[in-house]
Parts: sequence; C-alpha cells; structure tokens
Amino acid sequence: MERVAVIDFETTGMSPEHGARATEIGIVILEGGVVVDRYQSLMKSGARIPSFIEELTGITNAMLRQAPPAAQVMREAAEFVGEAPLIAHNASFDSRFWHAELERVGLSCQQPFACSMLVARRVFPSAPSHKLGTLIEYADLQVTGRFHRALADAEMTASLVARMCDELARTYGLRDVPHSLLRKIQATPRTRLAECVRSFRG
DNA sequence: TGCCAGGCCCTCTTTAGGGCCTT
Repeated sequence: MERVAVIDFETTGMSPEHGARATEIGIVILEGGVVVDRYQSLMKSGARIPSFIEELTGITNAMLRQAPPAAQVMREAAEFVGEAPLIAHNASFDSRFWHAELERVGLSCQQPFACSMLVARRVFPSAPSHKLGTLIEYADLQVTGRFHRALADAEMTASLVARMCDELARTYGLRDVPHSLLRKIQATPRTRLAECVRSFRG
C-alpha cells in the first residue's frame, strides 16, 4: 500500500455538531505495511471532559490544562499528514472531528478516509465483534498500549489494516492492496467481496 | 434538567426498527 496516515481522536463526546471537542490526536504513517512515523498530542480546547470519559480514556481535565492549544496541534497534525490518504477505525466518527477541528483553524484537508471497521466486517466476518480491541485479539495482534489512547489506538488500527491487506493479498493473489481498493471494499456488500476484488484487478 | 450523532447492516426488511461502533 502507498503511504497512508492512520488517525485516531479522543474527544469529549460523540458529535462535534453538538459541541464535542477533540482532546487527543494520534497519527501513524503506514508505508508498505510498516509504521514509519508517529505523531501524538493532547490538545486544549477549553471544553470539559465528562467524568465517564476521563475514566474511559485516562485523559483528565487536569492533563488538558497543561496541553498545547488545539489550534497549534491541528496545524501540526495537518502538516504531518500532508497529502496522505487517511484511515480510521469507524472513520465516520474520526472524519467528523478531523474536518471540524481543521475548520476551526481555517484549514481543509480533503483526502479520502477509509474505514478499518467496515473493511474488517468484510475481511473478518466471523470475528466476535468488530470493535478495535476484539479485532486485535481475534487477529492475534500485539496490544501496543492502553486502548482509548489516541496513539495506541492508531498504532493498533494500523497493524489491523496491515493484517487485512496481507489477508486480501494472499486470498486473491494481489501484489498490492492500495487505499482505493479498501475504499471500494468498504462500499461493497459483504457477500460480494470476491467479485469486488477481482473486478479491481481487471 | 435532560437530552442532543450518524452511518452501516441485519432482518421477523424495503411505506422500519434496532444493534453495532466510535468518545
């Protein structure tokens, strides 16, 4: 696969349209199935983290008081990602925060998102669930840190993506699984995965 | 005060409802 950026946000809630803000961002650069670079930062927006999310993530309001401003972090993150296409686990969530936080600092990154959860539903249909933690265990991948911390989740999502690409390459005899094929797979019904991949090969 | 998401996917479906997944 070409150079891609795997991204994960921790936030104060589910929806930026209803006032939720990002509290931490983690990004890893994946090249040829290998993580070659990492970016991580807490970010201070002024929004308060509900106590149950403090417990979930381990990120506290006290920690955010010491964090760099969200605007500075998002500018750094956008520069770090550059033109690379993006991947996230349940990308509909992270893409909303990516665009909302960038918009606040007058930036716009329009590269496409692929969703590792949607791809996993097709590549690993028999997994007990398609939560990130369950998939890491199911695929016998290494737990690289605490779940619900941005860099650890981004890193484990990257290893899941690499594993799924290996699985697709082996099953269908592909030399490469580009980001555009992941996008095509996630938009195809599960029962038509084989047809989708073969038509991509031409 | 209490509530506020959104897209995918399955099925007892398609003029719908509810679970999954992200924090």
